[in-house]
Amino acid sequence: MKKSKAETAETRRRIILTAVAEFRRKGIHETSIADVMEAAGLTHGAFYRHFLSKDQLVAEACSECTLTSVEAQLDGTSQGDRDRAAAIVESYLSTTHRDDIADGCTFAALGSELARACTETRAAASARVLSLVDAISKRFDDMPPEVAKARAVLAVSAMVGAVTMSRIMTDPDMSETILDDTRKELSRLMQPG
Amino acid sequence: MKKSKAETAETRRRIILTAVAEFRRKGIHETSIADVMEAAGLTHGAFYRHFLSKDQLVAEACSECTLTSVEAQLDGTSQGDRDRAAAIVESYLSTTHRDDIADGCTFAALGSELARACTETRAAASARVLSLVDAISKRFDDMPPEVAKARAVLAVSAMVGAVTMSRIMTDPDMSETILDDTRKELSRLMQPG
DNA sequence: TGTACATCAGTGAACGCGCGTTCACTGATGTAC
DNA sequence: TGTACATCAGTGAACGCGCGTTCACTGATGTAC
Repeated sequence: MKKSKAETAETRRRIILTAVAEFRRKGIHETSIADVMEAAGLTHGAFYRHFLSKDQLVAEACSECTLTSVEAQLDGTSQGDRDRAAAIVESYLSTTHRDDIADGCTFAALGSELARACTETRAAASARVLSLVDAISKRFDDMPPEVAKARAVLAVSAMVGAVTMSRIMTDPDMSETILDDTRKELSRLMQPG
Repeated sequence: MKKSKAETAETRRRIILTAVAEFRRKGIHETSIADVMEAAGLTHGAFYRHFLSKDQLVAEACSECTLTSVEAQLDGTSQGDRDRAAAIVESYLSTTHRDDIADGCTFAALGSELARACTETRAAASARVLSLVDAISKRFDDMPPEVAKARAVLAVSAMVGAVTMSRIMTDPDMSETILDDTRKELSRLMQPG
């Protein structure tokens, strides 16, 4: 069953991508290696041909796997692209994003678990928080950079908190209200400049 | 070793209080029954004299145990007590709260795990999100109720998201910046009325 | 009030199960000649 | 180009460990007389 180098790398990549999705859906600790491997179309034994341990997979999954349906929007966001930044906020606070936890934002899906992760994982996550803040702060390019950044931090905090809480709510109306109210208020904040 | 009814109830209560703190510190899944019982000064065997299962403890712990260092501030908040609402925001976004995860806000400590919890647990958590929103909305008692509520939802979302992310950051400065920026922006929002 | 028995919170050993991890084996592909 | 061997991704059984849960037992307190 020897595979070419390309095939092996592809399989490794598939395991990582599958793992992030499974982690987001069920939580890091609640997802077993067998779960990940099965979802990737393999048996658990092959895992250790690609990784030294589950810890290594967790770190790599949370670090490397950057693009999600939401974060993909960051692609091509150019300096001063204000509408783009506003669009990120809109789509982040949608019911589509709320309901698509496997492909959504890692901070909303795993926030409280990431806070307890190893330094390596948290460092990678930190960098991505900043890149999200940077993307949003372009909405406020007519303000002093410090003000623009502070406002972007508020927006990102609110986005992550709102989606997390909207997923906790048992009442569908309440869940949607949290998204709607947060979106409405952030839009207002992003409107005048 | 027969205990009086009062003693038994007290022990049960102690187990619940200990459990929430341990859950917040280490995560629900990462905390074993033996961990909780040891922290409560008992051996694991006694657990089933008080609860039917770990699931029951989780549900009760996330439901019943309401007061924390932050949430205790909600006590005595009277209608229209605007300074009180502002004080909640201030103290929620402090480094003290960030660093005291065991006694802090359950949403910030367990947000993404609560999103995957059973309906019973999520329903209890939902109610408490609303009570926090209500408390904050009193800051905006000079506005139409709908506007006040929307603004409070933004504030609560931002608070929960900011503390969660500040705990992920590996760089102490970045961690504090997230709290500071969010606090600054929310204060500004709460200032003019 | 005093005595005998029942109760049941707490103990610690034991159980089955699932998990992370290891390993002997397979067999298709890469490599050396 | 063809042949023989080496490699190593993948398989599935097996391992030890920790966890949730059970249980026989203890002994201090509650209860009945």
